[in-house]
Amino acid sequence: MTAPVRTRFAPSPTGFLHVGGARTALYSWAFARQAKGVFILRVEDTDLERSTEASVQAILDGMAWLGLAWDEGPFFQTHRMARYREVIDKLLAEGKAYHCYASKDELDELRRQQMERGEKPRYDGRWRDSKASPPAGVKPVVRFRNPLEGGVTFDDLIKGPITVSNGELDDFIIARSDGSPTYNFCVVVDDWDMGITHIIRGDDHVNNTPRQVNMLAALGAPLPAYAHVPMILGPDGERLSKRHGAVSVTQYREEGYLPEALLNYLARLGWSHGNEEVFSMGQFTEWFDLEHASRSAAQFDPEKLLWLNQHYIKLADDTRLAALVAPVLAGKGIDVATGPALAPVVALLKDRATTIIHLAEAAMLFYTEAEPEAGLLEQHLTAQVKPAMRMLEQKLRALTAWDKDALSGEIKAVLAVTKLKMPQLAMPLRVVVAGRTQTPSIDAVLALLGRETVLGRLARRLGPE
RNA sequence: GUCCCCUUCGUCUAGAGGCCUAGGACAUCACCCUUUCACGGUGAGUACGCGGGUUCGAAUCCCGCAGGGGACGCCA
Repeated sequence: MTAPVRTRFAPSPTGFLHVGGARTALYSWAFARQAKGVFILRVEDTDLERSTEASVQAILDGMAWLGLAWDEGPFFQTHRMARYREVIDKLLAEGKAYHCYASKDELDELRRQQMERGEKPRYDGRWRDSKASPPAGVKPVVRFRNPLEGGVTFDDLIKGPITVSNGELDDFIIARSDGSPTYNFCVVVDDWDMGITHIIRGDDHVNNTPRQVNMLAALGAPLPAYAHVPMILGPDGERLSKRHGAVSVTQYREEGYLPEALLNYLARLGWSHGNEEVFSMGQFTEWFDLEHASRSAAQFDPEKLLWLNQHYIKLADDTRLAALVAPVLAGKGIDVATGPALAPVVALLKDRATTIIHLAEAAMLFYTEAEPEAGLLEQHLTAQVKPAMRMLEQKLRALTAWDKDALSGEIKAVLAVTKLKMPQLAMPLRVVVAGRTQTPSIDAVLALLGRETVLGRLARRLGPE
């Protein structure tokens, strides 16, 4: 029996949960779920300058909205300082780490010179074995004594074997001059302490992995498996940024996306199961495998996300959609109580909505009388159809059973008498009653709007005889 | 600059030497359905970065090249 799978998602709270992070979390989560393992949430907040409480909350909110539940945590690195200190002291005592007194200016100058010479900038190890006495008044950093010879090879579960020569690695800082531990060190200790078996993370960490592998070895810790997920690019192929519109998960919620749509989209972006395009998270956790994760970066396609969102809206329960639409309408100052129940309204409209916002906008016609756009009335309510409209108005006034079939019957009766074609009557009807030309089947709209509203709007737009 | 990684339709991808005159999905266009708009249906166009090998046979294996990305911090 192999060790139980333990994965983690380890964001740093310096902003919102963006789609790239969400996808990494999703893959990590699915991997653990499938293996009946444990998914851990860890907040990497060692950068006190940039970490904020609001970001922590935003990340938690994003995870919750997506339904990515963690089994352990959230753990905070800032709560584990004593442990890091302990490990640093041990490394120091064993000679696996050492104090370095080089100043920032000194290091900047070193980097500059190396770049000039066309070399890869790296610490030159000037304090590694130095017998010189420490300069007075300088607080040293602690550096890890990286092996000089050989190299590191790890078998990335997505990218395959990756080899880096130790000559490319320098003695990286594990504790700042104020004593606080740095990222590359904390990650290693945490992953070790938390028993992480599979590290699934962003591809920008590939270069950190050899350092971490060396550190793990120095600590005598077991080596986890690594899987580096490629990054997500904007629709233009550039690195994803605010400029591309929505990048944060919560923003998608605000823009009227359903979590299952975003999840499905993100799952399929950079991973495949044959030709499957639409699937539930249940299916995803069943099918997910790292072998079919893409090795190259993927461009985010808002159009395809929209398509999936529309698909899931069509499938969604009417009551659920109504609950999502209601606050949007309320935000527009609309009191839903003044019109028909929201659920049947949403049921009628959901086939043609790509987002909850659009759905709400479409629903507005049932609760407020919109002024038709300039020219629309003139264009559709011509002298030729006006008598037909009046005839219909009379028939509707006399109508006793106000339902779709009865309304349809009256409309057809008018058509029979006036010899008009359906669109010739339906379009002006739409404009008069809904203020627009695009609505669902007009008889269904009239039925839902109700007698009072329809008759009222007809009377106002048609005017006196 | 140095190191690491990547490269199939516009986009996401299927593809593990013959099943590939390269499949699916989004987008685009056309047609059908139709009470407008959608939904739905049918169909079309569009891709293996380039050059060398290996092999009877290569999108698939190897080597170069080109292009793209990432990393190089007392950030994570």
